[in-house]
Amino acid sequence: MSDKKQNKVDIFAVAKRARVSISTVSRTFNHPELVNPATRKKIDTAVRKLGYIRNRAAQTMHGIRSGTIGLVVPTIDHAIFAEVIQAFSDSVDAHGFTILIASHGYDLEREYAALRKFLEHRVDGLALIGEDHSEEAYELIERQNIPAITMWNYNKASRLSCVGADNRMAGILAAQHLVDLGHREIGLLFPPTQDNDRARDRRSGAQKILSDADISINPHWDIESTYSIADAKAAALLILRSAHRPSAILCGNDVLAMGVLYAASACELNVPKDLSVIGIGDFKGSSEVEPSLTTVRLPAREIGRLAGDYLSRSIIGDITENQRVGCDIALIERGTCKLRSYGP
Amino acid sequence: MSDKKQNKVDIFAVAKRARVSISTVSRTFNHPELVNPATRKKIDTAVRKLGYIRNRAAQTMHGIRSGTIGLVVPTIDHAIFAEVIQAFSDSVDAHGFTILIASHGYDLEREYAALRKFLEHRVDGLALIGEDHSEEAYELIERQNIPAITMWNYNKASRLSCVGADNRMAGILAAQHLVDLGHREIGLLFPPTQDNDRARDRRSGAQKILSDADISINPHWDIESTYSIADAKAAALLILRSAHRPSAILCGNDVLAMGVLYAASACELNVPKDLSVIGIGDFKGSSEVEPSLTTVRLPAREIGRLAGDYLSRSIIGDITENQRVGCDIALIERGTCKLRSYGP
DNA sequence: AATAGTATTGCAAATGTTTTCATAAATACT
DNA sequence: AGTATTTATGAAAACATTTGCAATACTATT
Repeated sequence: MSDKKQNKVDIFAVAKRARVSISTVSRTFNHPELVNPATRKKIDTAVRKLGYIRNRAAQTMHGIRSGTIGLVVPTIDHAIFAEVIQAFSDSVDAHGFTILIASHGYDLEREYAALRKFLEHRVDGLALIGEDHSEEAYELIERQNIPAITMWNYNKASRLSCVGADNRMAGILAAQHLVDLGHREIGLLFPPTQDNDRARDRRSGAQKILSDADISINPHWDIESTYSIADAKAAALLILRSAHRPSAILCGNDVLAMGVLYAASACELNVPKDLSVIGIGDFKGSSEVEPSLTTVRLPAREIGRLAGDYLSRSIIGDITENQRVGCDIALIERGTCKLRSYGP
Repeated sequence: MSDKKQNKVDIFAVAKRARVSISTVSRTFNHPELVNPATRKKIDTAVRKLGYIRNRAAQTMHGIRSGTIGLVVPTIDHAIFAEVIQAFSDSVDAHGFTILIASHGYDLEREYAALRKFLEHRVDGLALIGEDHSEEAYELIERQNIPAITMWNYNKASRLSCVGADNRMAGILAAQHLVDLGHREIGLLFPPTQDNDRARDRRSGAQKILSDADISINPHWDIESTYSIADAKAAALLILRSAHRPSAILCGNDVLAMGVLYAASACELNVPKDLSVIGIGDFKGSSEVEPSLTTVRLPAREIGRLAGDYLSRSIIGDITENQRVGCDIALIERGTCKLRSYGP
């Protein structure tokens, strides 16, 4: 009965039990060097006995940072974002921040709503994917006094800080590789490009190269698919089963390329003999598939890590200027592309 | 100059601009029906003009819910968890909650630390993966007065509420299928089972069936790999390249199975003619790979959705009792397993 | 016109902390 | 021993809200 327990384990309860004032308790947490080791021990025991857990909400009200970072992504359930999120999370975690996460399913209205919610929680920083956001969202972010960063895109004139890669160049590298190998009958498999600057840039880069090489895309070979292996496979099957098929397919990312690989397999087409396939991304698993996937590497983990690090430091105050970091990308030649042989 | 802007957009600023008291502003948000529509409009205009955003930290201090849910997973960057996280996120989002997320990389100390952090933020609920947690973590959770749930595991005597599947049964179904097909030389590819009850249960289920069928596992065929296609492929290669190889490999999950498929391909072994492969999970893409993967389906999205829904309702107060939900699992026969033919 | 009731608003206390300032106790210096 | 420092602690204000209660203004009823 001496334990009136459960009821309100706040700083007062701790102070009472340790027979000190709440100021001293608070100090033990925030400036332990200012309190007598003996007192500290008493307080520590009380904290332990009561199972006291500090209330960050109360701390946040003092202008103290909330220790949270808001991260909004189109979707979590996608190889590529999962990898960035993980790296970003590890990186900010090392600085002691906790992540608030939300996904919007490529709906910019929902993205805006998520941002607002995060701001109500007084996040210390914001991270987003790509450059396509509603004007409202941009203005909302700019009105706040907290750092924000976008990942995946790199653009030296970006409105917010960014850590990413030049997606247009990725498209260029992929297309150039196919052209260099002599392909002229090329299929394009991309996701919907609305509100997705990454896909749009890749596509436009690829198209530039192709048109420069005087290659026109057969409209039947220019297809769209969501970021899903199943969809991509189905879409690719449509092309591959038609009488006249391309000698190579350029894919907006590696997931789509995997779909094409499986589709080729289903049609008993040999990759790369009968069909060359190139992806963009170099996801986990792309180098293990047989034949291994030729692709343009985008350093997902590096982007997540750098962005997390940059954002954390901006919050802490280590960094004050905006920053635009472009990560290196590179063509990774593996097993799914070969020289176009013009046979009989 | 009339705009002293930027400085402190709090409820006072709004009240001042709308020429009302802060009580009225607060009420407009929380009990709009109690305030005169005309006043409401004035306040609304002020809010808009100033770009005021409510401070949830301050609200939380009044015993009002924080509107957040803490989710701790072993890793985000893994097909299976990504899927659960997405479903869970969508589900709690529909109830208006925001997710705090952390990953611990299968380190239970880090898990405990993440839980503590979440509690400092006064999350309204907690979600974890599986049953393996430190005693400290369990006690910490039980001491709080908030609902908690574990996902992926189902056990009618679980210490916390759970929504999941019977992993032991998954192992049983997979092993039984191989046995039914006449396989007796079976390889096992599992992740490390320490602190991973899901893997452990699957494995023990499989072993039970095999020993019941008087099948002993060649120790060289009993291997471990992390949840990575690359690792799994490398591990499988070791078995497949040895003089004497099994006729079937049972994998702890589909990612590992994909690794085996690629390894077989690299060895020019035909699946299922030369080697049968079975996974557990039925991840996205498992039905698209060629040949399509035979596996035991665990309903990841359903688990995430149900868990999110249950947790949200428990927070709101719709549900008060603990709950243990077992989702159905099923053997999905596809293309990677066939009858063992005992040839010459 | 007076009264009762209702709708609307404001005051002030409460929420769980941190921090500034003041005070008390202990130690060092002459 | 007396003063000056240093160390350790507590009291109270501040943070941005919500809410119970009281006060005011308005409407309806007689």
